Amino acid sequence: MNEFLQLYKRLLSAQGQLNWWPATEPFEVAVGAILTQNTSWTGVEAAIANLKAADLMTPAKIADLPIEELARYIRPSGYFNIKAKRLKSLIKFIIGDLDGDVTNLANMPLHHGRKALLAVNGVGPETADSILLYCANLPIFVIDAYTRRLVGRLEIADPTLPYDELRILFESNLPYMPEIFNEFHAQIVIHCKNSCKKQPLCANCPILDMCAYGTRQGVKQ
DNA sequence: TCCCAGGTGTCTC
DNA sequence: GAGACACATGGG
Repeated sequence: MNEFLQLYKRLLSAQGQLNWWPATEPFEVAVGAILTQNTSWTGVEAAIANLKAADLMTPAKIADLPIEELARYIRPSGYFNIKAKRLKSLIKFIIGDLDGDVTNLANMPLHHGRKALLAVNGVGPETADSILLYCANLPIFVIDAYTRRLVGRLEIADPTLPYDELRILFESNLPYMPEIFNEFHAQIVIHCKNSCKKQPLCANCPILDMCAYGTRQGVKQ
């Protein structure tokens, strides 16, 4: 078994099946993908709650909202002015190219949908891949700061690799299934939030023996 | 009070 | 093409 698959199985065993993205509807996932850029999820939750409380969580309603007003709703997520512009760009794409339904990405070839998403202002590779995987259930692995941090700790890959090189490394070492990519990314995020911040690692870390840092630097009791 | 967090676009060289 | 920088709030 390769180290990627081993890591996945160990995290899954330790944390259980997560069936995760911290949002319910596909459109909400897409909004969250923009709002979470370089921001912790707690602020994003507050911003999404503001939009839902105002009954604005639809493409058409946000499209009709003045950008200054949208920025006020999403203020807790940080970078609210730039993210308001990016949300508007994404929603213009969803309405214009996807008939208002982000899940229609699943009806086009993956490379075509990804290219179209990357052409949207404010959508980079991580945001595009989050939308493709979590909204459209397409087989693409999401590389984020947590993923880079973890592969660096475990020394199973160079965390400074370009985005697509690291993504392809994960995809080629796992069963090519969106369900696996989805669950593995979720496992990484939850693990890093809960224990991966600790340096040195805590003694009850479920992947301690895989971690070169832990074996070299000692373990925090 | 300071540091950090699930990126991306723009500008400069 | 690579690196520096701006964008901003909230929690620890």
